[in-house]
Amino acid sequence: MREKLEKYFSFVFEKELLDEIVQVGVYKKLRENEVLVDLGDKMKGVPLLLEGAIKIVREDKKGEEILLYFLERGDTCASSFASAISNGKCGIRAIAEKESEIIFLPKEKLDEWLVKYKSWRNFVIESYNIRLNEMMETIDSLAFMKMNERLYKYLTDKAQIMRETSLNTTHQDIAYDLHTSRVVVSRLLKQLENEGKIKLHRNKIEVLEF
Amino acid sequence: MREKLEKYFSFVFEKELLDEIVQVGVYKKLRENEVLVDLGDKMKGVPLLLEGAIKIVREDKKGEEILLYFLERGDTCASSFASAISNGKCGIRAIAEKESEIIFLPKEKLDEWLVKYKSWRNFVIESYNIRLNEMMETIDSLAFMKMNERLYKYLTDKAQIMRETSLNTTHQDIAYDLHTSRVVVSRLLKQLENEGKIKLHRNKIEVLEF
DNA sequence: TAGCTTATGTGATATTAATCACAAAATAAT
DNA sequence: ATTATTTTGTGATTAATATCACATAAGCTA
Repeated sequence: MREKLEKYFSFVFEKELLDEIVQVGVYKKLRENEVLVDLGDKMKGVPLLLEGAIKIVREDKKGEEILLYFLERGDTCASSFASAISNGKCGIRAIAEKESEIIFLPKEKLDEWLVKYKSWRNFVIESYNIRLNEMMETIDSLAFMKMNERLYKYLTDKAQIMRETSLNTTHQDIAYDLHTSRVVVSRLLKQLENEGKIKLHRNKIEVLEF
Repeated sequence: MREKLEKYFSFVFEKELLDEIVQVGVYKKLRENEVLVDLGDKMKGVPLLLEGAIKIVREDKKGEEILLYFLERGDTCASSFASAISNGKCGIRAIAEKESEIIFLPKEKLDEWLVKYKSWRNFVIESYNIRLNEMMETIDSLAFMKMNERLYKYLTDKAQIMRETSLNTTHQDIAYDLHTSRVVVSRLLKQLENEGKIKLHRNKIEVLEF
């Protein structure tokens, strides 16, 4: 744990803070598709992502979904931070897109560290900032882009996050993430294939251009 | 200034912090439609909103706009907080929807206060939290609602924020905020009027139901 | 009051996306 | 190998929204 923690966080956190994290943090391995946070959960801490990729999804009353953004190593979940500190509920769902490793930080420490460590304050503010910007990007996509553009952005973003140009996914899964229908996704994917940007297989999509 | 500050913030901030704010904060009055923050600005501090209403808008490269959310008294702009602390650029535009009063807090103090005052830490985290939730609401609207619902939500939200059931606005202005066309807004407004939810006048819309 | 400017109303048409209905192919299960 | 299940492909239809092209109305200005 210490090893991986240092790999991604030694330039972010002070040595004393790293020590504390090793002491109180709880290491956890997530298997693919494991739900880390669910709608309405009250968080008892925040996760630091050491390895892997986590998908953050919003769901409305009718059970309709939309992807908000992905987390990758070095990230944390700003939404659960707020939920943990204020004892409020979390408005999102977090699902491991692939096998991932996290360190769970107990909420008792979160405020204490804000006082003690400048690096922690920076990290928290920076995390919120990144998340706000991701949300804005999502809003940009929804407001300004058409479905074919959103789809292509989704595929390239996901390839980046997964560090893999070959994505194992179905058209239906994509439709859930983009909140549209499978038929629409299939047709637009075929279009992208004709434009030479991707290559389609069953349960698999290769992203050719970036 | 002290008076208004105490009115909305005495239950939020510790007395010592209120004292400091009075000392270093810069009071400013904004006239209607004044631009407080513009795209790409580097913030030298953060505004506390004492009175009025401020519209936060996102703009893409092509100059197309969409409303993100409104700020009301007691709020602060989380986006400029991050920008101020990290010396980064602000991705939004903030415009006074009506005459407003703010206190501008210099960025030098922001981090210092995180260490000194628990109430400040709470306020900052809480502000980020509120803003993340507003962004999620915006995403919900864009992803899950049709234009007529978005329009009605816009009108009722705005009436709330402005503390006024009678809104002085044109169809074109609304179209900009919702990122659609004036024609569409006019037609849907007429529909809402027929449903008895609003009453239309030139340059004015009365919201009848909430 | 006549002319100008801004705001609103409305038909016609085009585009995008949603929905239905079913066929065909690939894979998994028995 | 046969059957069942999952995934993908595709035509037809409908609904929502965007766009164009004017008409009308309301308020301002000279």
